[in-house]
Amino acid sequence: MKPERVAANSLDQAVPIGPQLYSLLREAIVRNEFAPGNRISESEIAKACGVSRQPAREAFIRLADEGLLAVLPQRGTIISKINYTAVVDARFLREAIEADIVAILAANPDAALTRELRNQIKAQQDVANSNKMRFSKLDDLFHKTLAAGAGKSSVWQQIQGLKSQMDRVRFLSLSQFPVKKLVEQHEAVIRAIEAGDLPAANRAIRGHLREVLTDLPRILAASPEFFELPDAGSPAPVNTPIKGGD
Amino acid sequence: MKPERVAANSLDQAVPIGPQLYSLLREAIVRNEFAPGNRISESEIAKACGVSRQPAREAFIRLADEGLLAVLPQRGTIISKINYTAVVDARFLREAIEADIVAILAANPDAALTRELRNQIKAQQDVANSNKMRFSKLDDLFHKTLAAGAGKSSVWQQIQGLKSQMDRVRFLSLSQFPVKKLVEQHEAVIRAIEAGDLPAANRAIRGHLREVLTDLPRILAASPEFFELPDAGSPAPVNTPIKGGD
DNA sequence: TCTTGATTACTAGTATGGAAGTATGGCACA
DNA sequence: TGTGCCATACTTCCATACTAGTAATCAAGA
Repeated sequence: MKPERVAANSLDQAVPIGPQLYSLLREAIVRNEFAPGNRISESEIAKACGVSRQPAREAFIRLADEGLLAVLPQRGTIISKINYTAVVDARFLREAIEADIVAILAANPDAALTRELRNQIKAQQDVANSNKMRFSKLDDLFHKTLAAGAGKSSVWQQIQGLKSQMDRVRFLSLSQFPVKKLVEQHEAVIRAIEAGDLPAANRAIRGHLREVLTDLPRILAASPEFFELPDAGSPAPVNTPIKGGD
Repeated sequence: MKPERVAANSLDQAVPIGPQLYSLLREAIVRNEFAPGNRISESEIAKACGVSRQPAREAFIRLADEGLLAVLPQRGTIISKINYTAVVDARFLREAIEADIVAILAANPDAALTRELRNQIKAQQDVANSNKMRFSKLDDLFHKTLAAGAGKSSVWQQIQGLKSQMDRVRFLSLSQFPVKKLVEQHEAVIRAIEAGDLPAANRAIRGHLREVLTDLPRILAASPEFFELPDAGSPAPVNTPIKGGD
C-alpha cells in the first residue's frame, strides 16, 4: 500500500506520536500492505502523516529492532522480507513456551479457566468460516488466556514482539486456515487440561502449533518474493520430538 | 555510578552513536552501576558523552522497550527496579526453550558438538573460583553453543533482550555462585545428550536453570531496594513439573 | 502555622536545519 | 557504442531550538 493510507488513520495529538506510528506501521507491515523488499523512508512517512521526521524515525527504530525493517545508514530503509528461518524459529519458541504453560495448567486444572476457554471455543465456531480475520484474533486470545491462566501473561506479552514474522505468514495463509481443525485442536488442549493429563496436553498443544504453519511451503511457493530464504548451508529445521509427558 | 563513568568508554564516531550508547547503558544497568529507582535524563547522558540528546534519546527508547528504563513523558526517566515477576518469568522462558533445545540435541547426538562442550567445561573449571565474572561469560557461551548446535542460534539471539532482568540478578548473585555445582550440572547435560537420553537431558537442563536463581530470595532480602515486588494479589510462581521425557 | 498561588527550573516530545554518505543520471571522452 | 567521472538528489544521522507538561520552591494571605 501507499504510505498515504497510513495517514488515513488519525493520530491522537494528545499522546506521543512515535508509539502510535509504530503500531500503525507494524500492523500495516504484518498485513503485508507494504511490499517486502520495497523502500520506505522516514520523511515519506512523516509527510504522509503530517508530522515531523522525528517520531517517524523513532517508530522505525522499534520496527528495525523487531526485524520488520532494515535500516541501512545513509542509504535507506526497506521493508524486511519474511525471514523463513525466523518464522520457523518463532514457531519453535512458541511451542516450547506454550508446552510448559499447558503443563502448568494440566498440573492444576481450574474449572473457571476451562469454562472460560470453552466459551471462547463457542465464539471461535461462530466465526469459523464467516470471518477468518476475526478468528485469527480469537485464536490469539485463546493462547493469551492459556498463558494468563498459568500466571504467565507477562511471558505472552514479551513474545509478542518475537512472533511478528510468524504473524505475517499467518496473515498470508488466512484464507486457507483449516479453521475447523484448529478449533478441534483447541478443544483437545482443554480436554487434556481438564483431565490433568500432562502428556496429552503436551501432545495437543505441540501438534496444534505445528498445524498453523503446515502450509508454509505452499505460501512460499505462491509468493516467493515475500520471503528471504535461509542460507543454503544452514541445517534443516528440526522439530522437538513429541513424546510423552513433560 | 555517575553518568560521567559512561563517557569514559570512548565512542566510535565512525559508526552510529545511538546503538553504541544503548550497549553502554544496557551493560551499566545490568551491572547495577546505576541505582534502580534513580533518575536518569537524556540531556545528562548526552552531555556526559559529548553528543546531542538525539542519540541518547534513541538509546533510551530501546532500553525502555526492554524494560530497563521507565520513561515518564514530560516528567523524567528512571532506572527500572528489578521486576521480581519478570525475573521469574524470564527463567521460565529460558527453561522452556532450552529444554526443547537439548531435546533436539539428545535426539541426534553430535560428537563434534559434545567435544566442543567438554572443552568449554574445562575452561569453566579453570576460572571456577578465580574469576566469577569470566565464568558468567563462559556460562552464557555454553548455553549459546547448545542453541547453535540445535540450529537455533537465532532463537538464542532473540531471547537476549528478554533475559536482561535475569542478568541483573545474576550479576548481584555472582559472588555466591555455586560454580562447582553449575559446572557439574553442565556435565550432566552433556552426558544425557551423548547418551541420547531425552528425559535425562530434560531433567538436567531444567534442574540447572532453576539452580541459577535459587538464591533469589536471599538477594532480595539483602538488597530489597533493587527490587520491585509483584502485586500481593498475583499468584505465586509455579514451576512446570519436572518429570520424564519431553 | 498552614494553605494557596504563581514562578521557576526542570523534563520529554517535536520540529527543523545541516552533515556525511550513497545511489543515480547525465555528460565528456575514447 | 562503451566507459569513467561528476553533479545532483536522495537517504539516515546528528545537533539545535522550541513546545508543552510536570514538580518543586517560595511568597503572600488567611
